[in-house]
Amino acid sequence: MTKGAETKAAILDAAVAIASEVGFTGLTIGQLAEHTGMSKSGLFAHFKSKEAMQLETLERARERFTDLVIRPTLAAPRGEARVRALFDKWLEWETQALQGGCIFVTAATEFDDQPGPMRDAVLRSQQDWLEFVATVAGTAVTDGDFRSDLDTEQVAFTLQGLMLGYHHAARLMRDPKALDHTRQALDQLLESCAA
Amino acid sequence: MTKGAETKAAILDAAVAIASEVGFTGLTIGQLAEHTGMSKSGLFAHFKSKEAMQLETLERARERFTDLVIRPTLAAPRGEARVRALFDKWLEWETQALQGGCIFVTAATEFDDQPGPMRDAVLRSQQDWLEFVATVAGTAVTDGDFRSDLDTEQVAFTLQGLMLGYHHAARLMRDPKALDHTRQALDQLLESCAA
DNA sequence: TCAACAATGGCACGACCGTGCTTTTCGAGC
DNA sequence: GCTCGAAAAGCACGGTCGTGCCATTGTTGA
Repeated sequence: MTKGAETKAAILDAAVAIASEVGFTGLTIGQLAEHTGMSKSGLFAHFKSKEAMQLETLERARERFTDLVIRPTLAAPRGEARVRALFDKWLEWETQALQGGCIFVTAATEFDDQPGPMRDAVLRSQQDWLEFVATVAGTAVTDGDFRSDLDTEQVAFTLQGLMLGYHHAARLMRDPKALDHTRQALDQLLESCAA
Repeated sequence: MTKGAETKAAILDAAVAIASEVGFTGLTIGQLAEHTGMSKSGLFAHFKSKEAMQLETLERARERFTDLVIRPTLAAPRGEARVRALFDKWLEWETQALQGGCIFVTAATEFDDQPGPMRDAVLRSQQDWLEFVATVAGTAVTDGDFRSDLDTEQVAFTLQGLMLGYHHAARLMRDPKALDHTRQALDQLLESCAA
């Protein structure tokens, strides 16, 4: 990796961390420069615009998400075990990977009413994610853990709701019971899916 | 109502509408002035600071939420019917009251990592809301619609997850099936609560 | 080792931000 | 109808934003 690419990677890692706390709009070039010990113009030269920087930051977050959630999930045995692994890995991602919790939750509410390339990119990432969740639930159907008439899209939707609920309860409300409530809801959901 | 109070009310209504789309930080004094046809300083004179303006905007949103959701819910017959009314009224609030959807969802993710008076106020409003949801579920327990050993706090948590899920699916993803998925998940939840 | 080029910093710009101070306009009670 | 206080506007400020241009430093391949 050339020097420039190395610096850029470091910038993007910092950008992902900051954006998870203050959002992609709150992520300012000046603050990012200060945080990485660079000059504003030196940093800016790596991107042609702030929007490009935001898009690359989102892409970097997707890479990390793939490494920390997608891959480990696929490594788990197919079926209900894999669904549980998916949820566990997401919880680790939410609680440990970034200071501000899942960056996609932040991005989703930030851009849901703001047309443009960022909204499009966030939307794509969430579509991919929901499809992935449904597919994983599908392995549990195929393997006989879940009912054969199960609507995996519906399951993915409900799981997504649980994750959003956890983010809300843990992040904003700092509810110590957030994890318990989430796990109980998950158990109930999986039970209702069982063959 | 004196002239000043009238103007201020109009300002706050506009502020609520704008903040639901661009958030409370994105809500800028200049844009709000332009939107209401006032001068920046003339508008600013109604508040001592931007933070105070944000707090009053949030308070105005709470009032409207009380009128559009809380009161109608309490007007419904106790029990499961009231739980369903609560959810229906919230859905109306989410889809019709404001251009950008439920403003509290926006506020929650915006301030969950930003200590200060706004975070405190958003937190309080969400605590009140969750308590209210749990209490409404409690009427269904008392009236015998729901199991007597039901954990109403858990039910409130799950309902909150459904609402967040709907916001996500409808706002960001513009998923035409969002409503169907939500209603189905709600039915399933209520069924599991039934006595 | 040195030249070519990539990477970074310095500096300045126009725009908009939140916020004061001063002046003008307006509306309500005598 | 006048007066006086409230409401709104005018204007200016320091600061930060994103973004360009140009100089300087650092890296790398011949």
